[in-house]
Formats: sequence, structure tokens, C-alpha cells
Amino acid sequence: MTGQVRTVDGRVAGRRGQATRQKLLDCLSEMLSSSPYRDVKVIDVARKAGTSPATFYQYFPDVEGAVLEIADQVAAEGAGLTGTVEGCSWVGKAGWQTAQELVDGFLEFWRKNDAILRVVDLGAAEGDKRFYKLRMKILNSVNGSLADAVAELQAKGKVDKDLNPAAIAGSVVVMLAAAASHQKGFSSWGVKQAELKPHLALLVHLAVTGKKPAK
Amino acid sequence: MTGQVRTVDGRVAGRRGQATRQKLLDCLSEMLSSSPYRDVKVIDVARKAGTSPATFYQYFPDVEGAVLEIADQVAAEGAGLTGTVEGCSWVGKAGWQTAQELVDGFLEFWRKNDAILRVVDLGAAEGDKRFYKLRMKILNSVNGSLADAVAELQAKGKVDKDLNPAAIAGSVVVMLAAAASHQKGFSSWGVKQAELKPHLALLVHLAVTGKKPAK
DNA sequence: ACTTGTCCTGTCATGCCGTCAGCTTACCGA
DNA sequence: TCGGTAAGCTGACGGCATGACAGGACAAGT
Repeated sequence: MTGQVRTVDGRVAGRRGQATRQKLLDCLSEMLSSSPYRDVKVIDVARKAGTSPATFYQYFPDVEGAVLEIADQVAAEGAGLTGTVEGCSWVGKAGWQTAQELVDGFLEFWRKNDAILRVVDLGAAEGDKRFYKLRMKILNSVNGSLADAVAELQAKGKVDKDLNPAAIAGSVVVMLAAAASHQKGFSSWGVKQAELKPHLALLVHLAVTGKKPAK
Repeated sequence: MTGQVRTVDGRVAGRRGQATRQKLLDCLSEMLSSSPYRDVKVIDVARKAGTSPATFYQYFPDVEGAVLEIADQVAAEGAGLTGTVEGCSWVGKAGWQTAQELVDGFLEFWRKNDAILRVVDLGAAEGDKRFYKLRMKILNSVNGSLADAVAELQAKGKVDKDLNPAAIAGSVVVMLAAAASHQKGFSSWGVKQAELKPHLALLVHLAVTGKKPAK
């Protein structure tokens, strides 16, 4: 499926090589969590991995290239987020439950991968197509499921027909992503972490169904 | 109020100096729009401004310091966003109008300053307090006004009392900011620019009042 | 032991960073 | 008019990251 892992100069990487490569990715990942993206240097990553800069360049064209690799792994994991909403009901108490689970899953996923996700966000905002596609890949699953939910409610006549399900779903997804990456920001508005979740769930429910949830 | 503009080594900047300084800021601003933040080099900014790197370091400690300066100017401008919601009505047709104007103003402001704002976003997400405060400064005005609006509706008994106005307002503001900086992203969900605005306004109205707008 | 292909590193040219001393320019009072 | 003083700018330099290469170390099969 993913083809063989190759070095920059075209060799196929063996067992040992792949281990080194992965170690570099792990160290880069740690680095991104602990220092600003702008200040992450190849030499630091290599040192942390107990190897030399030259080795790094054997597996990745540059820092950005390695970041894309990590993001790819995260994106694959993120596709699993669909599970939290796919096929779930949005009516009655079940709807409130669904909204809560979505918020929970999303925030948890974002918290776990915040360092790499904010770099992806930046790259996408800067117009880099590779990051942009990756961001889509991560958000698409949830977005698609949400849009389906809205469309279904429309079919049942429970939601205004002239709304665009994708626009609603996209706005919701974007809100969740932003809220997740700026969770700290809320605390300075006097909003505690635990308090934020139900409010987000409420807004998600409102957006999808147009109605307040039945708790 | 702002005190005198000073160089890094403590001299007060005169007319000519301030002009150079501003030119460097302008060039940096342009640079941020045209190339990735990570790749913006002091030498490029200096060259673009027709001066030498040493001059840059006379006015700013580093690229980040200059970025903070630009962001400060943008933040001052952003404080004016309050005007689009402050004291506006959220009931009946006027409410729908208010929501639309808020979305319009916000998106326009973000579009105009997207380059610097995404850097501020990154810095804040990375936990840098200076960027974080700046981001607050920009969002606080709108956030405060929105929170006031929610609190007022609560007092009138039109909105659930046990909701935290700041949490609602914060979520809305964060959604708008994210939607604004990823406007392109929506087009690949099949959502056109013009289509996005009313949907965002709808969500804003839903969040603040808990009800669908009367159009 | 020998061969083969993978894997890593020492080294080097290049270019940016950040600082300093020192030069030029503008302002001001005598 | 003429220094004196402070502002404004730059050339040059040591230091460090980048990115490329060739060659040495290592594991596996014969």
C-alpha cells in the first residue's frame, strides 16, 4: 500500500534504517512540542536521536519534509474520529449524547497531537497544498459524517432545506479544531476546561439540529 | 502614552530612524504574506528595505520581536471590531442583522491581516505569552461584547441561566477566527465564499440567542 | 574469509546570524 | 560659521546550520 520506504538518494531502507528513521521522527515530534516551530533545527533533532545531521538528510529533504511524514501518520489516526459520529442519532437524548462524544473525541485527539497539528494548521493557512491536503484528510472524516447527519435531518424535514450541510459541518469542525488548539485561551476568559466541553457540545447540537438538546 | 521609540542599544529614534524602522516592518509584513514564516530571514527583509541586516538588529532583537510589533499595530486596529456588535440588538430582525454584520466585519478584518494573524495564532498555540496576550487583545473586544449580549439575554430570561456567557462568546469568536483563516479550506468542501457568510451568521445567532433568526 | 548492499558519519563549501567598531549624517548652540 | 554631539548606517567577522559527498562500518549470505 504505502510502497517501500526510501532514502533521499533512492535506496530502499532496511530494518535498521527504518528504525533510525522512525527515531528521528519521534525526536522531531518531541522537539515540536517543546520549542517553537521556527527554532527547530536539524542539528538538534539529530543530536537528540544520537545521530548526525547527515543521517537526517538521508531520510528527509528537510525539516518540513519530516513534519509532513509525521502529519501523515497523525492523519491516518485521525480518520478514526469518524467513528464517534458515524451512524449516531441526532434526535432526543441520543442527540445530546452524540454531540458530547464528538466534542470529547475531538478535543482528546487534538490535545494528544497538538504540536504537529498546529504546524499543519500554519502550513495550510500559508497556502501550502501538501499541508492543506493533510488538514483536509484529518477533518474530512468528521466533516463528512456531520454533513451526512445534517442532510439526513433535512430529508426528514427537521432542518431548513436551503441550508448547505457542508457549510454547517465545516463551521462546526473548524470551531472544534480552533477551540481545541486554544484551550488555554479560554481559561483567561474565566472559562474552565471542564466547563468548555458541555458548551461546545451545546453549540454543536444547535448547529446540526437547529434545536436545543434534550438533556 | 507609548513612550519614545528606542533602538536596541538605548538611543531614541528620530524622524529618519522611525521611517527606516517602519519600512522594515512593512517589508517584513509583505514577506510574511509571500513566504512561509519559517523561511523569513532577516537578510531578506533588510535587502527588501534597501538596508543592511545590521540596521534591522538596531531596531529589533530578532524577527519575532518585529512580528510582535506589527501584531501590536494590528491589535490596536482590531479593537475597533467591538463597534460591530456593541450595543446592538439581538432580538427579531435586528438580531439577524447584528449577526451578519459581526461576521462580515470579522472576516474582512481577518482577510486583511491574515499573514500576521496566523503567526500570532501559532505563537499563542505554542504557549508564548506575548503572542497569547496579543491574541487576547484582538479577540477580547468582540468576546466581551458578545458575552455581554448573552448575559443580557439571560437577565431577560430569554437564555438558559446556567450557561456561561464567556464560554459561548469564546467559542463563537474562536469559530469565526478559524473560519476566517481557513476560508480557502471551505471551497474544497464545496462551500463557496459567499455561501459561507450567512451560514456563519446563522450559527452565531443560534449560539447567542439559542434561536433561529427571524429573517 | 569474501562479497554485496545497507547504514552511518567526517568533512567541506556555502550562507545566514548577530555583534562590533567605526564611519557618515543631521541637528543645535555659541 | 563652526565645532560638538547624538543619531543613523554599514562592512566585516566569528559562529553555527545547511546540505552534499565519499568513504568507512556493519550485517547477511555464500
